[in-house]
Amino acid sequence: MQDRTYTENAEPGDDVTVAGWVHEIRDLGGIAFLILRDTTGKIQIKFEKDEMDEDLVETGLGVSRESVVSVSGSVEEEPRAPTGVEITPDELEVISEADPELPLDPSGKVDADLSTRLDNRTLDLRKEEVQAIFEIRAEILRAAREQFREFHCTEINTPKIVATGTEGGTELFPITYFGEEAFMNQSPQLFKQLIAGSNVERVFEIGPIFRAEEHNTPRHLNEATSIDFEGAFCDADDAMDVAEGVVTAAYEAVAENCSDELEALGLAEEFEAPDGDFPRLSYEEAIERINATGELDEQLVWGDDLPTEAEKALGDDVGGHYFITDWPSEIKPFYIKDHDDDEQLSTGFDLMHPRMELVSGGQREHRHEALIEGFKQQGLDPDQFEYYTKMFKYGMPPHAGFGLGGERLIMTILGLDNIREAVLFPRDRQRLSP
RNA sequence: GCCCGGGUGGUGUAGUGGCCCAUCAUACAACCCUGUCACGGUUGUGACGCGGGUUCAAAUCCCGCCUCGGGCGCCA
Repeated sequence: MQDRTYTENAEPGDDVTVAGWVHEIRDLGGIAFLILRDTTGKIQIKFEKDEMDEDLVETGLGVSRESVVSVSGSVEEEPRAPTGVEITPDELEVISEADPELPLDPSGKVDADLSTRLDNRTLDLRKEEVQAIFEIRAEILRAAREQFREFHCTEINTPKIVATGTEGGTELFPITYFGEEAFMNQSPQLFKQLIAGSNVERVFEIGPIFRAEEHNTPRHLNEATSIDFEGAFCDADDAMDVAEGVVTAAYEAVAENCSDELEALGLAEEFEAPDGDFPRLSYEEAIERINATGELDEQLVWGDDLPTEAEKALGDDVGGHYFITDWPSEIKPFYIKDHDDDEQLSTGFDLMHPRMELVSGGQREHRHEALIEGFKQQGLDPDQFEYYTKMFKYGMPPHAGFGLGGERLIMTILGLDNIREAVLFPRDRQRLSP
């Protein structure tokens, strides 16, 4: 195995050993072909029945699809072969035989339901287009990290087991922590603020968040990847600049570095990175614009949250990414700061993709007294959050940040219909394994 | 959490009371075929989510459960 050659590197004239999965066997009678697949692609193995060792032919053509085999032989140029080269085998070893009855078809001739695919993710990932999603996911996360570094951010990791939630206890997964009640964290919100208030100033985190909401939609997960930013001495506009930069960088990285994967997904032709200058509509402008579309039965009034229908109408109208800024304070969390000259108006913003919300952010309340007041107004006991609030007594700069839904970013970049496509092993209301 | 629509061989489907001992594709088995590239051909194997009910007769209608998908709410 140490001398194994990847199929894409098998050059005519070489004697090689390739190893991988049996993608398909085509038996034409006197001649037969075994298509061997590895992580780099496929290569054809030729069997001429009358001219080759009988045992070799029997083993090679008797093996079931998706079995793991290793083949040694000479690579020859062959225009009639799918990749232009084929291997004439001297030796073939069946390393791991596959059950002939597969739970789904990795060659993709017959579709499988998402549920069947997720139950058999290993087989599902043998499909080129599924593998492409996760190669692109890796590239998106790499590009996001790089972009944050360019914005002088430090990557942090905050605890996922916590004593209290961000906004109360209702939508948290409770766990037992050495006999004490604890929760899976729904957001790194409070922790990232605590670090932004130190000399570190600018931080980002890419990590899991857990939400116990019993929704069942194509765009929600109970365990998701949150891409978070928090920066000291930043205001909402600064945070929006960062969000815009990260989202745009992700698109650009995919466009530049993932052409094979886009090809596999059938997106190579139409794929386009946005120009990175997303319109910033105030909440007030947004509801006016939604009302003007005439898509809604009832006109929105100031103070309403935007129903899904309204988001869709506005998304169609704008036709690309856009921000909604200056939301009514009442419908934004308490830790979002109000405008100094209008306490009805928050500095909260959302970044919207025409299909759904991607980002939620804002400038944070950094004044200790106002923060304590915010907890009380939200019906939360400030004492429970003392680990957090007390740091606001020792020099907390103004700061702003956001949370970006990692899977939603991947989903919208690739036009996936279901967010579960963007996660290897998604956790939803019904799915706890694999 | 509320509302809607589904669950048929390994996989994906057709089939709204008897005309269907369940259709088609693919997979699987056997045979034929010396250049396939979704190879082709012949034959064969294999299924009505679970439990109860209605009916002379149920995949099909009703009830409960499990499960999948979608919409809304909420969100990232």
